[in-house]
Amino acid sequence: MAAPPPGPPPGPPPGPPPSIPAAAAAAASATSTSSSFNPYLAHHANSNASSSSSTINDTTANPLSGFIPRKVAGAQARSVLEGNINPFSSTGLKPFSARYKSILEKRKALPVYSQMDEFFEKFQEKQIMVMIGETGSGKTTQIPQFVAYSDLPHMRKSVGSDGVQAPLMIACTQPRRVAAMSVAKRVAEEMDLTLSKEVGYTIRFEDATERRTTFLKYMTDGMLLREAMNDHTLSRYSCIILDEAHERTLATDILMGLLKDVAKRREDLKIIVMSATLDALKFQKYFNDAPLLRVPGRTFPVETYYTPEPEPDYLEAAIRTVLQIHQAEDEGDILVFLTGEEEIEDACRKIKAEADELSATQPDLCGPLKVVPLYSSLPPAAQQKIFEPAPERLKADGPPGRKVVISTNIAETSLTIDGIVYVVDPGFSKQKVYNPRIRVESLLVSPISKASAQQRMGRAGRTRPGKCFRLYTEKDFVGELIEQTYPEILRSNLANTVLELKKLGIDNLVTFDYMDPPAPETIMRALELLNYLAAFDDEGNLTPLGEIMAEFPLDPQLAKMLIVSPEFKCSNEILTVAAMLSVPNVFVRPNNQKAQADAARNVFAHPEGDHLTLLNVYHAYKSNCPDPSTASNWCWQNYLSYRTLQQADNVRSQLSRTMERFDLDLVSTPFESKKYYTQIRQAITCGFFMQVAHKEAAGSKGSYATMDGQVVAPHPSTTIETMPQFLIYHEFVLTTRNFIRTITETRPEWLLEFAPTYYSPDNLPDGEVKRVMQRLLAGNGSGSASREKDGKSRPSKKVKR
DNA sequence: GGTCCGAAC
Repeated sequence: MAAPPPGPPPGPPPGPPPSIPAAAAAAASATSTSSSFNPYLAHHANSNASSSSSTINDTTANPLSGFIPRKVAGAQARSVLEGNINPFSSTGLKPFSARYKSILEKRKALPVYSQMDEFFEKFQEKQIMVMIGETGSGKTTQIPQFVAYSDLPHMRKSVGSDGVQAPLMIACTQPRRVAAMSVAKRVAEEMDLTLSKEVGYTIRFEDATERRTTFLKYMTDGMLLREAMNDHTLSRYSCIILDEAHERTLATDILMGLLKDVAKRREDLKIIVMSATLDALKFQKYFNDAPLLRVPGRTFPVETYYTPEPEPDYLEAAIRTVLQIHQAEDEGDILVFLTGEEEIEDACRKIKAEADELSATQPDLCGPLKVVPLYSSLPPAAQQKIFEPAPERLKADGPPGRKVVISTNIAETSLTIDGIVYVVDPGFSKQKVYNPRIRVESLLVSPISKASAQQRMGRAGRTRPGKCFRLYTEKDFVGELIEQTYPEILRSNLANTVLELKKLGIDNLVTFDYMDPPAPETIMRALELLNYLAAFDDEGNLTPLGEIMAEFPLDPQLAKMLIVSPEFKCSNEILTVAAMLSVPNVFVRPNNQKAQADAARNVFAHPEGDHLTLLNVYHAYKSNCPDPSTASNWCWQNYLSYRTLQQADNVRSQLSRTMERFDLDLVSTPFESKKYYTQIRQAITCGFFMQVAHKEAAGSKGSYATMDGQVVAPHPSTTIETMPQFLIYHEFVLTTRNFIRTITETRPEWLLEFAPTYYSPDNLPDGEVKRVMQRLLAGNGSGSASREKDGKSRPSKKVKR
């Protein structure tokens, strides 16, 4: 998937471009201005061009003359690719540069290039095709270019609702932003075109495309899904290529179902599903027995070793294996897969200590060892360390130095480290699991799949032959590991997905053609939540509120909270809360400075809730960091992550643009007002009334129960001082105990007012909450239920439902 | 009194 490194620097600049014969230019423009391209006229364009003027020099005529869209043969395409004139430039025909030609030589060596003829046959034969291309096949960079030669997207125009004519595009989706960006850059170079002009990319926060000229667009799968919400037939595209489909991200799975459906309504739309695994049959079958093209990869062989007996402690075994490799194996770096940050830091310390000891006591046997941790929350500078070279040998004839990278499965797909020769695979990773019965998503250390084990193994053979040490028995590999990791759609809470599907125009969510249908209970839980939030009516149709909710890149609860916030005169503040809840934890807590870090956090602490603490943090950041040059220092001194706060800022401005798009006012209540924090808590309650925990009457201090009856404790990181009767929680975390994290005080009368159906005693099970609501309805509020700290009555306005 | 696998909008 990763693009090969760019070729040598460009040669001498090309001479001035040849003049483009008027007739050829006219022929090109004649086709490009017609609103629908007529393939049967394409050859006329050609004959006109060559017959109308005898002075035309054939080498400068449009090389695509005579091409009939989707009736292009490999030989035709090759003659242009390997010719002299670039037919894809938006500013007219141009000669190919010397650099183009030098890159072309490398492209011709890619396995996929030699299968061009076969590709064109299969692509043109049916509407949908499946492609299996293993690592190094060149599929991600080459296939979209091949499609361009068949589809001629730059000569076929689609007319937008605003009347603007634009190329009928080719899209290639990627699960990750960096991939979309870097591949687009590479392909622009390969095609001798300008990035963000003819070839571009679209990812969240960045659109490097130009409406009138971009004909090939790399994008994240999530972005294409967003586009589909407002253009159900994806009318701007002639061909959609889903890349890395084997990863089975939520977005890819939804897109596959959607495209299968759209294909029926748009016979002109071509679809290519590209995957790296051998599980082609499943994709072929799902897409109505689509034709298959299989392209070999280009990697080196990797020898695999299993342990003879199961290892009781995989962490200890991994450390032991690394030290053994270091002592016994030839030069070459090591990659170890572990499950999480803490485990990785622990392993790094232990390996470092042992390796230092070894190279000190046996300097003739063991060279220096550099141990590098790798996980996503590491700052970018620390992540860069994985690319540093192995340490030098201590003396000229001594044993070589070695680098060992201890990583989460970020190194399985997202990051490629060159020079890895040895892989240590204990066979575990943290995976998300969802329990719809109690509506809880949690992370669980679980055995990996065979596909994942193969992927890890492959990391050892990217630059030369390697070895893979599996810390489990061959019998377990064959008999115990599942073939493929369960797709995300089977492991997630689908509230957001169900809302998206409705917005995509899918009527029946249960009969939707999923490649792997989620548990009906998961869908029911999502429908139930969306109905309580008033995003769906009782018939399961999207309400006007739901339409708007779907437009926010947020979970439904957060979207609801944000949309109602103007009614509580606190939308500016709720925007901040939503943004802060959408990024990773901002509080930095180094292992050796926990007390200082906690003290720093307490400066921002708000006694009524962690959401309000997050708001304080953001406000402090904004008022103390007007100057970006000092911002990172201020953050560091306050034990806050500068990178995360920048992300929050970015998310916040995106959300505020969406607010403006729907005429939702951005308003605040004066900070001095007693209602300032109260209204914020009320708006939060409107979104999260189903995530409420109430103090157990007979329970010990700090014991709460959720509305589903789960016994939970406030997470120790909370800044809440007293233990109020009712709490909103943002997250349920299942670790050593059941914790609720990021909690804020709410009040029963708010719950009854803003969620009257959910909190109607008729709908509540017998228990403390029901009794509290009954007392409130009888106008006989007692105890803390009737306490009103600000002495004011409830807001006069009722939240729209 | 304890932590976020990874990715995305």
